[in-house]
Amino acid sequence: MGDETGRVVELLWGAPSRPTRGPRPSLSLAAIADATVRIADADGLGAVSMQRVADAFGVTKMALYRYVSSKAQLIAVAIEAAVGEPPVLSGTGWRARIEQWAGLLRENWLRHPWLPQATVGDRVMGPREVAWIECPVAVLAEAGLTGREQMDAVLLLCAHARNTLTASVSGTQPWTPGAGSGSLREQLARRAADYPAVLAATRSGRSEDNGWRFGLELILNGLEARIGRAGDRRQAGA
Amino acid sequence: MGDETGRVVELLWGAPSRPTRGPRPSLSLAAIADATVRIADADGLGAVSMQRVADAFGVTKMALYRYVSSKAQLIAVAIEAAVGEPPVLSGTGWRARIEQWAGLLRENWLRHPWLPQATVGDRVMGPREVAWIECPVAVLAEAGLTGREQMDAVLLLCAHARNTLTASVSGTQPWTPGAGSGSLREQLARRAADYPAVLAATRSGRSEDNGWRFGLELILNGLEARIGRAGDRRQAGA
DNA sequence: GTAAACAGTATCTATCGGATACTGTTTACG
DNA sequence: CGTAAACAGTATCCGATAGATACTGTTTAC
Repeated sequence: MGDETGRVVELLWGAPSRPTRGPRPSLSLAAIADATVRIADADGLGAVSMQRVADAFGVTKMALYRYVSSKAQLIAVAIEAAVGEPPVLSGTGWRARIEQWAGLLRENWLRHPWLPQATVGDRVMGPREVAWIECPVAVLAEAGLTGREQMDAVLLLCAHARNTLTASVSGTQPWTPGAGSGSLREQLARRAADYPAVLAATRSGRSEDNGWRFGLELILNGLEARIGRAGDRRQAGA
Repeated sequence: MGDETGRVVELLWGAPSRPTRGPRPSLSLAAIADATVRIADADGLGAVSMQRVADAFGVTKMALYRYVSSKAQLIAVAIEAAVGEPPVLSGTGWRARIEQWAGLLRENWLRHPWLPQATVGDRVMGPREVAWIECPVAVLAEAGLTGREQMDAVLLLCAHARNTLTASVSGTQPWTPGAGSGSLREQLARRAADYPAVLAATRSGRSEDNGWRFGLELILNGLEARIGRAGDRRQAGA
């Protein structure tokens, strides 16, 4: 890990090196990242391969290894390109700002549907990605949460956004009507005695936004309760 | 999708077929699922390949295609085997039961660290997996939430569990000290002016459980507020 | 002007999921 | 009771994948 991680960090965070000798590079890291984003946007993360990115420039796939040293690095720079610049929050009060931030995050992830699944697990985050985290953390810090609470809350919001976006669209889940014969819903109905609650709860399908607003308000209400208490504590202590 | 989905549904939900003619199968779907679980437990989901599962039985990889028709099906039956039997909740009151359920889910996912990542996106759920969902949905139904709220809340809890388990363990994230030279945290420190809030919030590392309890209580508090209101509405309506 | 440094290519390997055609075994049925 | 159908597992092939290595040609610093 040490070596590979170090190189990714350097690539994402280091200054762009400008060596002099030798032929001019015909590509650039930024262009490669953009091409990767376009492919992922169009055909999903699974469609991204070295070959296909190279084809977009009319070069061999091995030429890409002059710019990135592995596919993981390719994805890393593509993520950093896709997240874009962090927003400037304009609302008044922490709740309005967090809500605005969450909405913008979701919008951006809707534009790049592969981003939610690409940003799970252990990764090296890039400057813009951390900047996206920076702004809600600052808001919650001002609101009086502890450092850990700030991070936990922001990551919870990210988790919720991710989950409501990666959730099912096609008819493979209990809450989708399914295509008749072999659908999951039909199987549930045939064992109605075993799954009464799920059947009842999913009778009217799932909410249009996959529970995004529901969960968001739940989390914000929870934060409000905690921030209220934190404020009380601060008042009592002062 | 229709065909492939149908076959997965049949495999997970259908009665085990017992044809008579021809040689006896030397393997069984259950044994294959168990072997797959063992491999994923030991070396991660990425280490699961047809070849490796076949090696566990000393057969060719193509032999496996007599039992599953694709790798996706293999993973599906492995998931169904790993989730195990759903729990019986013993607490009193909806909150204690949900909390108990969430804890058991998390424990099970800790035993099979690949499960959180294997259960994202569009899939056909198996009988036991739906049974795991059934029990908290029933609890929340009794507590007075609407059908959609029940599903949204349970999936929010799943999302939270998933996210706190798949989150970083090694030193690649802002809140981990990192291995000196090329660590992300050092890069953040070098640009301290850009990330003051994140740096301050992560100074003392991340919580040991990755924010599991924090988020759980946030969600439960949010549910409590909503259930209280739902109760009021029911009283008012009655 | 020449040699070092570098960009991109050509070729090779290992591994993956999967299709196809086969060999051998078991058992139902004539 | 034997024979043919049905089935299990194998052998072999395919295309795609990420990546290593060795090369050819170009550019520029000295």
